[in-house]
Amino acid sequence: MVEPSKPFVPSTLGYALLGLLARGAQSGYDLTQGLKNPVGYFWSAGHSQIYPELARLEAGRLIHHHVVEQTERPDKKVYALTSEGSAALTDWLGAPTAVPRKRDELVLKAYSLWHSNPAGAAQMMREHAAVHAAHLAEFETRLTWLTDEAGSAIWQLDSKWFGVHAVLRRGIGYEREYRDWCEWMAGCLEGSSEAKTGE
Amino acid sequence: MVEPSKPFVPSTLGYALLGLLARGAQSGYDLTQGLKNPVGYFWSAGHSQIYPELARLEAGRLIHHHVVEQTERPDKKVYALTSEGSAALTDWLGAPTAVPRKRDELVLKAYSLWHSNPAGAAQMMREHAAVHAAHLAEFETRLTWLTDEAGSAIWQLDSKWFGVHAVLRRGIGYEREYRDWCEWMAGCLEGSSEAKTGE
DNA sequence: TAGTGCATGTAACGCGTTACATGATTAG
DNA sequence: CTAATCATGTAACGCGTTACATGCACTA
Repeated sequence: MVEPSKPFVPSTLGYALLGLLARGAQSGYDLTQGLKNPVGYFWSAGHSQIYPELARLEAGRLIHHHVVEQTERPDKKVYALTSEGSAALTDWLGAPTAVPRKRDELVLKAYSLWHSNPAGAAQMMREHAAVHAAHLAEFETRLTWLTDEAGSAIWQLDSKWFGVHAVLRRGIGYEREYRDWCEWMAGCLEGSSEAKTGE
Repeated sequence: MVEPSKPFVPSTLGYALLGLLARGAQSGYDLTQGLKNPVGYFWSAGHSQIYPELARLEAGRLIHHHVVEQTERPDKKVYALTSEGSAALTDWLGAPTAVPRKRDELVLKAYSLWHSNPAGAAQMMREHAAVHAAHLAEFETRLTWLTDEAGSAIWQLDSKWFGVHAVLRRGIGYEREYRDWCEWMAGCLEGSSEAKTGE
């Protein structure tokens, strides 16, 4: 038997790209855009990370590309999954998933807010509440669009729209909770700045 | 040669350490433990990252240390904030905070789940739901402890307990939402009819 | 005698961000 | 005339994780 010469395990970004390519052949530029909305909200990357990763995936034979020549646009490389790539994606989906470590500077600041003045902190919390409220509104709008476009397909597990649906749901829940926490914090902080008149 | 002395801006981890030291002088080992519960749930680091960062903070004169000799334990360096360190912490608290980018492999997998078999995925979602339910229970227990110990101080903004309270609240909301999403996903994947009633 | 806790460091490696680089076309 | 969009790359740098390294005291 042949020794397992090179296992080549893609990075998580690699699997993200495979997941996007499973929905249709795309160029590196398309993938860069795709990793913004809405999946990219839970796994993003810049083009400088994507192009080298595509090269590695191709070297590992999980994807392949062909050049599409364009006249009024630069030529582009359109990538597609190979059968190995499709299998690798399925394997990854079935493998155990690590619980992500969170890194949130705002919560870190909240831990030390007693060391600062409440008035400015309250304003910061209001601002962040607004940001998350905006994200929430965007996701809800997208979910409405999705429902209009895909209809009952968003509930069909073998439809690619189900994935979008799942991500949007997660985004909506996440943003709603974050917004509520920010507003709760702001309320706490403003309650005290009323008491303290001279700041 | 005499450039107007580099300002030395600490990393976010540096500020996390300053925030911990603002609550009392501690050794690097203590800080390593402190960055686990409960603040560390939103900003963690290993000791291999902490010791060099402490050295940098000290070089920047934001902290200083003195050696405490111990007989039945190894000697230790106990670090404390300087006045510059305290000021740097306050400045950081008042400065704008970036909205964190999320990286969540489970949500990424959800996006591609249509490419896999639902049965295994449902089990994975149940497992993650259990993990987040356990985190939730732990945070709720800690909040109960905190209420018993600190009493009304958890509501006083100038008390360091308020920071713990704030972080625990965020943790509770986050874990509850994540658990609910996992269970909703599992319900969808298992094909139960009650899953479709949500929203 | 093996493992855990205390206590402090260094080194290697990979991932992610920012910046550097180029260059055509189209819209305001 | 300026900016944005399309399109693809490389390079530098910092942060975070894992592993390497040491050593004593107490417990199972």
